[in-house]
Amino acid sequence: MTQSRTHNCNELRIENAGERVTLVGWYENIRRVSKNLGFVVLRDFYGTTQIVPETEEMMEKFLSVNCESTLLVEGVVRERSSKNSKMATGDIEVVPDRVEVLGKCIYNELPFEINRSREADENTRLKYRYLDLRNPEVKNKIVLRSKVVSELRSLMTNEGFLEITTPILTASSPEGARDYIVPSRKFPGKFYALPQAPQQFKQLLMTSGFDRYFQVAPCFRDEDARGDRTPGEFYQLDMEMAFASQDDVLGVLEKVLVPVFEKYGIYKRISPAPFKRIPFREAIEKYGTDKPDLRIDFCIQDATEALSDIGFEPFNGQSVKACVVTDFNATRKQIDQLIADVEVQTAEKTYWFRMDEQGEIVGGIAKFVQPVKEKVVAALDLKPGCFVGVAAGKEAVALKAAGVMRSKIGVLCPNHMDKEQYQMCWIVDFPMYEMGEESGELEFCHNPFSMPNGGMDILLKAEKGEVDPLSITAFQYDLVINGYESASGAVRNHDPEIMIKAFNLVGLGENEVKSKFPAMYNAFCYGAPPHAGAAPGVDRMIMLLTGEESIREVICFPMNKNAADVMMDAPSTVDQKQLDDVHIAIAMPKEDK
RNA sequence: GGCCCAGUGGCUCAGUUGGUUAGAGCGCCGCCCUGUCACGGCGGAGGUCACGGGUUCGAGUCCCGUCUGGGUCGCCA
Repeated sequence: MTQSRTHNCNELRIENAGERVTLVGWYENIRRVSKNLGFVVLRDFYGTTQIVPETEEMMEKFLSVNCESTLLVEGVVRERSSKNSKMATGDIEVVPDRVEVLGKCIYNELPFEINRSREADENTRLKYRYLDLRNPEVKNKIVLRSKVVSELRSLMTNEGFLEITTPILTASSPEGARDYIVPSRKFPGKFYALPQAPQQFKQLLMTSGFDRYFQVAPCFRDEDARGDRTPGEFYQLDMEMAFASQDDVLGVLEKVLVPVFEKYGIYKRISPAPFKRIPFREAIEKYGTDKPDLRIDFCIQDATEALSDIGFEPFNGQSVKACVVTDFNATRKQIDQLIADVEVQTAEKTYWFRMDEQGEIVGGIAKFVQPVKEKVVAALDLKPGCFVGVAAGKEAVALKAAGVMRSKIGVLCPNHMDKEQYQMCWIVDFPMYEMGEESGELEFCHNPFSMPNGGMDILLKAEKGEVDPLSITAFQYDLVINGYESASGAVRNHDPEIMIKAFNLVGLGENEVKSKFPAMYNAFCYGAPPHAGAAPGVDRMIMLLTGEESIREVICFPMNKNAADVMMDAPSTVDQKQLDDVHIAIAMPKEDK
């Protein structure tokens, strides 16, 4: 490159007419009008500018280069005779007198057209992600991500938090997700693990006396992907506060997240802080899930008394849960689709009936409901035009199916779901223990290191049989935004004695605590502050802010669903020498590779 | 790992109960066009219908298997 640009491609305006300028960028396209007139679009990070070759020589120069090559164009700015109001630089054009090819695109056909890359096959996009990212629509999500992360850092810093990085190569943790492991060269047969979260390190920082910590932390979990969950790695805004209560943590996060959603969200309406707090059990009863979408304006109703004994076999003796939808106007086809979708997602059959405009019970299981119409109408407060979706089974099963149905009805009925807003809530009071489905014995429900509500007292009572351990709740909380789990946190159990007692209830003892989390247990024996924290997911936050439904759209270089990087070809085989260095022998037969 | 859906020129897709030479738009190549901006017009090239097997006089279409991708359940303290 013999000279630098004088302006970027989004900079020139009518005031610049007459100036001599140098632009650089990608040769997006040419519209040929004659042998000696054409319109070239030059694109850089900032925008596009029209270049107008007006001589046969200049036209040939452009036509001899493939589109998507990078060019340097030197010329004079001129007011356009026909302006384009849709373009920031639409009042002007540049008449070139010198063109230099900076980087040749040797192909005259690309794997996909840049400006339509979002329509292309996803694996092809990921393989050529560097081309996909040339598309402004794609690139802008990454730009927004950068701005949001920068804003989060600044807001957290303003709240007195220090950003501290913690190790990436660490020890495997015995519970939780599957670890990514890294073989050790110096310790044959031993492995590092990539952290699933900086959980233990941040708690150790609290024990060291750091008062407020945060980190935009990479987290690694070897679990299968979902639409809202990348395989392999993701980022959290990890934070922890010493001498803090649940209220302190929720307060800080509300203070940090609301301005970010206000500034960067595609929806302008945001539920104001403080966000609604819903106890876990109430969420399950009313929404059938611990991540309810509060944009949907109705809750699940219990219809067990009204419907369980009407002689419809699937309801007999079961819990029956209903979604009652007023002013329902979806078609029969859409209802069938709804029932089918719920079955795909829950493996449960669900049922339905309607009260038509004349007040008659019709459709679906109407003939079973008809005889007890008055009772049902009273129990569910039915009105003409109502749709009733029904799920039955054991309490938990019926609630889950009704919850899935509720969220699908939201998508189906715009009159019951105003999508263009952010509805935040905290789910609080998660149960400390649950009955293991396979073991039939008491197990930790989530994080064994959360502080039980009631502390040592309640654990002692549970031990004596005075309190049902299943009724003990933990100071544990999730932030849910529009039905997405967006953050998760807890007041930690910082007291070794309470920790051991909590383990005792599930038949474990001091040795298990010590062996599973040695550093943390030892540290807490030297005087730990009560502390609490949380970790909002950064990727999901960007998804919500941009309105994207695929998390891969907000990650610069995502892996595909199978945790493969098709661009870098990872995972890949390594040299025998590398394997020897780390004392690894591959047992896999060659034909299985 | 289970279940559901899909795979047809470079890209996006159509292709009827199995029946001529598998089509369209975009892109690409050539020619024409002095104000385009999703430029326009004319012409052209480009296909192992994912792969393997089967049924049939005949398969893009039906059946079985495999692979790849997407969704979902399991999983994600």
